[in-house]
Amino acid sequence: MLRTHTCGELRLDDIDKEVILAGWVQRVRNKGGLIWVDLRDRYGLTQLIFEEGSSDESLLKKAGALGREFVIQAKGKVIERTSKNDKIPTGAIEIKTNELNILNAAKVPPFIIEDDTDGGEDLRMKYRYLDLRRNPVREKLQLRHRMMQETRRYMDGENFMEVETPVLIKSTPEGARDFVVPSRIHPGEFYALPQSPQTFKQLLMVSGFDRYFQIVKCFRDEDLRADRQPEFTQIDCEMSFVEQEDILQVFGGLIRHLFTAIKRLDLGKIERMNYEDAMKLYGNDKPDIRFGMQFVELNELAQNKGFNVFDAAELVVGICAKGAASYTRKQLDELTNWVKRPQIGAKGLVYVKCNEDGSYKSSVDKFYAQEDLKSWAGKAGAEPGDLLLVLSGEVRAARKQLSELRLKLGEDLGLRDKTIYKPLWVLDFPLLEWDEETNRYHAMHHPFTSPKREDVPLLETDPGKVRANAYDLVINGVEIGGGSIRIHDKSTQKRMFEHLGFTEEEAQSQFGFLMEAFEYGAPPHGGIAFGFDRLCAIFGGSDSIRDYIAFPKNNAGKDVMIDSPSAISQEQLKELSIGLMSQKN
RNA sequence: GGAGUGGUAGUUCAGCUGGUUAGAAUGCCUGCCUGUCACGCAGGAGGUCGCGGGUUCGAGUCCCGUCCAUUCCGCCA
Repeated sequence: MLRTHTCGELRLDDIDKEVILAGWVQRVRNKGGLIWVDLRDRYGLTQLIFEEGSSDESLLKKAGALGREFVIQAKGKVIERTSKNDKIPTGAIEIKTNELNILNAAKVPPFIIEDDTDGGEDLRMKYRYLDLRRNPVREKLQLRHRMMQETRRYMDGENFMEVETPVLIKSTPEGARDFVVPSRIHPGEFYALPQSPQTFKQLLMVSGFDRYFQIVKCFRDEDLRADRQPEFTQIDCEMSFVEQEDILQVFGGLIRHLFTAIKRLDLGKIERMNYEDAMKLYGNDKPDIRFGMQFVELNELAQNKGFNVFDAAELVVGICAKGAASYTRKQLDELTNWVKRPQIGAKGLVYVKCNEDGSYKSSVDKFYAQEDLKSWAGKAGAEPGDLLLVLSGEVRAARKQLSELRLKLGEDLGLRDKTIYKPLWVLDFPLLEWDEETNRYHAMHHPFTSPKREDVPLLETDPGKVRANAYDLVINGVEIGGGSIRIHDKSTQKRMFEHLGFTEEEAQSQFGFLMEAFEYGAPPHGGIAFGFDRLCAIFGGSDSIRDYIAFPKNNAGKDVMIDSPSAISQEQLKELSIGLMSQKN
């Protein structure tokens, strides 16, 4: 037997037991006649002791020669410590070791395997298997494991069936870029990896499975971010005979269950907001509602007073930062420079300080009287001590810029508390979005989303105004999931493809199988998919999803540990009938 | 595709306006140490300053290019 106990379980109750432990050497503390070895495994840390006089000479020498991360086995007796360590659960005992076996020696690791490592991101990724030995990283993956189990528990309890769908499927031009896999048997033809199991789960509804879910890998060949990986995991769900309200209930329930089970937190009722309000009040379709700072539109109050910038603007919009009137000129200049950065793209920033004495100090006070500024403050609900920040421009741009500023101020003012969770359903998304580049509409969610019944006539007259039966779940400003009630009849689906600029042939060749399926008794259905990695990161209080993935890709989509992607041999290329346009130089 | 930031010891970083032999901490090695647990003390080894070019009497430092990492914009139905 290699071990009788783990390194995390022995306590005072186990005194005098003869035990065998195995694990990694965390650290050797050699005090001369007394040597301690911290032995670590996934479950914890247990101290081994070797003592001059009572331990065998050769054993003492062997213990002293141990290095970091050696894999060892130690046999001995559990004894009570003379001086206890109350920082660790096993701190009251130690193992008086009488036999020590080195199961595998180890090179000195390139960074320290401790909670606060000295290793940089790059190095940790290259030696990810060592990084995973560290508590904080392992705990994040344990959290992921528990989230996965709880998700399955809830879904199973709600009568959902987990069904696996294929990974080698077909490329379609809508949406993100596909990852593509060449077919050997069919030269010149390619599989695509799924961006989501969308059509398959709809077909499962046609098959009568009624309630389906799958925790599934999806793939998108787009540039990466801290919260975006080329392969990521979704909780993919679909239900039959449902309306939007049913979906919100069932999956609001899933989120509440996860918060209760994992964080012992009762979320209560999940708030709802329609897309239009989200854009108007927060400039964003995934508002962080942990703090207020809602937008106030100031066109009526601010225009036609002689300030050309505002007069020419489609929208003059501001926010009120509570207690920020004390910002110095320097801080305000910094904020101005911040919104003028190319990533934000604002032309400038107007501020109004609401002074404690009731007066107003503004960057534009040569255009506006105190009365004007007072009316702005009044509309924004600003009180003495508050700071008004105002942007202007085209509606979309100004809202987007102010949204970024709002989030930054929320951060700066400490309003984005990571221990508070404010989920929000965002409802009534537009069905279609005008795409300047291709000069046509494209589906905001995806082409299988159904329009709201009352808006259907608008499809012919003003397609951009049509609202969809689509919904997103947002937590603390992070989009966690989204879905829709689908189209389930062939004629509507066909018309949708027309509106999206598909020719009949394109629609038929890409999605003919789905439309045909709709002719054989497709039930009304709808669903949702959650970004599982993001959900884990939210629960763990991180902005980055990388540490919630065992072996993530770096910013350039590479796995630096296994060095992928990488070139393949001429033989492989030939077998796949692939010629490269240019060799790597 | 674009912008910002960074690249100096195994590792994390400092290195001013260009000027002597490039430093600190930690890790590593050696020795001492019987209650440590971030052990302590003494000593030691360890560097092509990412790479290429340029300016200069002289470049870690300035300039150009390039590579890598990272964050963001575009992109992500």
